[in-house]
Amino acid sequence: MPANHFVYQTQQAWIWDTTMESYHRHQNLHLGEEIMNCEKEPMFEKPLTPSDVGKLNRLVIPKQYAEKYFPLDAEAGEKGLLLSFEDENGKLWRFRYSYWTSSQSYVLTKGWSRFVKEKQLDAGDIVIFLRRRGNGDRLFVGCRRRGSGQDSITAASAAQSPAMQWNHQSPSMPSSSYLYLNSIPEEEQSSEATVASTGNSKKLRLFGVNLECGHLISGSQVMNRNASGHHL
Amino acid sequence: MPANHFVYQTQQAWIWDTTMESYHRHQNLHLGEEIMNCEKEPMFEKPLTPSDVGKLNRLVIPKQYAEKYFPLDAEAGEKGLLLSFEDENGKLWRFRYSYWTSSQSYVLTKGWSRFVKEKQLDAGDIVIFLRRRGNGDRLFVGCRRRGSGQDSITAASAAQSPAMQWNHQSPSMPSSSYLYLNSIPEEEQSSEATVASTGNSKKLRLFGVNLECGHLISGSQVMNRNASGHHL
DNA sequence: GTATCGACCTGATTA
DNA sequence: CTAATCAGGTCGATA
Repeated sequence: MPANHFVYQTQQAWIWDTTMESYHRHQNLHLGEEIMNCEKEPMFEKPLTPSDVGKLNRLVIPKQYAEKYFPLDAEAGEKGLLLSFEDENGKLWRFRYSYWTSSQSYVLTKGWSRFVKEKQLDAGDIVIFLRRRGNGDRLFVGCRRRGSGQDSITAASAAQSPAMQWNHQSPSMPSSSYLYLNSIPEEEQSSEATVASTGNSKKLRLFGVNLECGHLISGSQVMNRNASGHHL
Repeated sequence: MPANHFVYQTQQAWIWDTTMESYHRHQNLHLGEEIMNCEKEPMFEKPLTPSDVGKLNRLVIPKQYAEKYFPLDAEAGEKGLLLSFEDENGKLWRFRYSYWTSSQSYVLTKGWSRFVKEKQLDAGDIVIFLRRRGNGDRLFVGCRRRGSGQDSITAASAAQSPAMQWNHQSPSMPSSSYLYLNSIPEEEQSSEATVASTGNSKKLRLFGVNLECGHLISGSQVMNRNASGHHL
């Protein structure tokens, strides 16, 4: 898998970078922005179904992505994992991730409904999962509104090869949430998933999403979902 | 409850018998008819409600019958039981049986919807539960269409004391399905519920049900069902 | 009492 | 056709 990364640049916009060098080029950014300047490899995205944002309090993760990005070993298969993600504000979101044998599906359960509520997600909105490879991946989660840039019209195809779409991203990245990954064998360990909290507080509403992570962006063009033909 | 049994007699019709002797009187029947020649004690029957045949995928078993015929001990109350029933074709039907505390009701859940579909049961049709006492009861399940024999007119009262209706049953028993009971602590054990598979292949349509288990019956009065009936 | 969570289940759809 | 997937449900336990 090629490592195309996108980087969030202070005072500018989201840009794409295909090398790890960009990470180091931006080390001069101040601490509060550190988290936003890591290369984030898009993993996948999913247009949310009514059930994903409804009373079921769970997000079904398409099996192909689940097994690719969140593999569960035998032990973890028992009780699932606790995955920690960071959003665009540096806020940590911890979701229980597990496999339901009865439905043969992978799900985020505990914590997911709070995310839906706080982000005010509706059916058709798109949740995006990214990671930053490293000494223990960091996981990020973002979302954007349906109709933002690529809209619900392209949502279906987006689900087919969402990860690659990021590689065709314009500098103005409409995605808004990112997260820190932490695989924890299970149960409470609240401070385990330490993640650099962004210290900035500028707020901006972009593509229907409230951003609070710094000096942003002149959003000009957005992800063109269907343009991507290849996949990870 | 007195042990009135009804016995299916070769070349004849359903008859009633109140003693176990009838069972031995019929031991000379050949193997293929064995399953059909056991005394089957009617336990109860229930006219199906719209919910019983709808998308709730469950059959509510009236508490009085549930507690009488399918008692749940403390352990079984946890996960319920897996009950195996045989129908008129010798086909095995496995239903999960459990108690729902929320509704204070006993239900058949898993497996029930498949039965409804295959038998094409509709609201008002009547499901009948029988058993053959022995070394571990055998359970049987049957059904008949509303309007067959005692019809929907008596359905309501039937729900009150359906078991008793069997005692007033005419010799021509319109019931068509029987089953083998097997109480299993739960989970898969496919060969556990071994039931005598009828080795015969004579086919006959009786009471709207295709029978394949032996040399049967001169069905004089049959269920007046839609001629198409169900298939197997 | 209400909301959430975990486990289980099923039918429609599709590969 | 079968098999796999998953959207949309259930109940019961927990907080």
